[in-house]
Amino acid sequence: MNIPIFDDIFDDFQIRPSLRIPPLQDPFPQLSIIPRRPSPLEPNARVNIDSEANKLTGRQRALAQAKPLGAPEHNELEVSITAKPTAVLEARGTEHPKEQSRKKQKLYDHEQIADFVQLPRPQTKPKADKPRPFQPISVLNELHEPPPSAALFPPITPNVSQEEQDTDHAGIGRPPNQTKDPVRPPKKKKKPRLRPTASCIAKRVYTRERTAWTEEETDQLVKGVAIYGMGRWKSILEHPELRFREGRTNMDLKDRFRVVFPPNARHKWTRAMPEPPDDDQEAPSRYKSASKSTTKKSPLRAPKRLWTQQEDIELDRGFQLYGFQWNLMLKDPTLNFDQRSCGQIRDRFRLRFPDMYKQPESHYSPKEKRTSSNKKQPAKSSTWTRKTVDDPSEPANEEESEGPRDKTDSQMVPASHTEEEDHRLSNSILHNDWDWDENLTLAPLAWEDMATRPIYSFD
DNA sequence: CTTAGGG
DNA sequence: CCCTAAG
Repeated sequence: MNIPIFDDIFDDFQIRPSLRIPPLQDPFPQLSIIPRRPSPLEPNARVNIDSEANKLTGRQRALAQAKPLGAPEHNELEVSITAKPTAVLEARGTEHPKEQSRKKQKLYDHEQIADFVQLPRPQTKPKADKPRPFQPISVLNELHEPPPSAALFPPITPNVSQEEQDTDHAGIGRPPNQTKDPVRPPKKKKKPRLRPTASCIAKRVYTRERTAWTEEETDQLVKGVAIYGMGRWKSILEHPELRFREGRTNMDLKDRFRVVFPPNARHKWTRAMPEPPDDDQEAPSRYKSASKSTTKKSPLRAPKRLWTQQEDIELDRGFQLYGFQWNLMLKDPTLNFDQRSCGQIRDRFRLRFPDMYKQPESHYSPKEKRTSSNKKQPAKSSTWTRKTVDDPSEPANEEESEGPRDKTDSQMVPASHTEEEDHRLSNSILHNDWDWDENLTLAPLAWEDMATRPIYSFD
């Protein structure tokens, strides 16, 4: 540690020659310490430097001496800017309080007296990495003045053509069987629009125009949920036979579904019998209307996904593999139960085979082949023979395992899951033509019931 | 790019 | 309807 180093440093910092006193200690460990100096506004700003001197390092002492107290006219440290510089401002001519901080900074930058140590200014963060699309202009409108950025906005007229409102009111203008709609706008923010009312008292400025969900469009959404299940909003939106309003996004579907079926009230989605149609009565809206304030509590329809025939086949296969351990079926990726829950699987099974729950001691030995009465025969009909009940020890999961695990007939062949089958099923949902096997698929939950009358409602 | 969740 | 973290 040789002295010339400090000389160089002082040269770099343009220290006055009189201050070129090599400190007794390495100053750099103290660089982060801001020398404590009394505020210039304090009544007795003068401090006894000598008494303080002992505690100061060389550099700190230099700072204290070089800068007369109460005269913060140097561009010294960033902290001096944040501190209230009233005294200084008054000395220079009063500025408007709002301008203080900015003005002051400017003054110091301009003066650049800088016969003193200039510490590097702390880097200011970029702060806002992405500017918001619009500034909060609402508060500026009280005086009926256009916002500063008014020219950036489109005119304040309603920009929805009447034709657009009438003909395609539910967005059903797209011809069916159109593969992968090419008409969907590529970007949602290509043309920002304002609501007509947004000009005066805008609580919030939307970049898109709000379009109310009609019941018809909501119908499409519910159908989509019946096909894909909740959460696959993009798939629902792009389904070739489900039509939504122009500009509708998958997030809109998600939001709409959340409105119609509040997730925190799932337990209220109770089964309800269809109401007798009132004559001359306009059909009461089944969904919560976003546009009308006439929010009569309207019955909800089941958003639950129907059990498809294919799912029942998988359930059969899952039972062969895991018995009553529904959670294991759920985890088995080959069974494609990822959209289901343990309880749903169990309920479905119990619903299809109530006998197994009636005589738990005898378990089951359904020798009888379940035959389809009218429609299609399932790919695999189940014939079970109870082999052993040996291991009652591991009920793999709480209440889910309601019975002992059973081994199954080894000759049963798992059904394969094909896209064809899926397509056929979704088609039947769309066309209210549920080709259900009454032995395999729960009849009361056929799509026709779901589509035409409410079966779930709030109490 | 898509979804879930909060606002 | 908007925004964003999360994957």
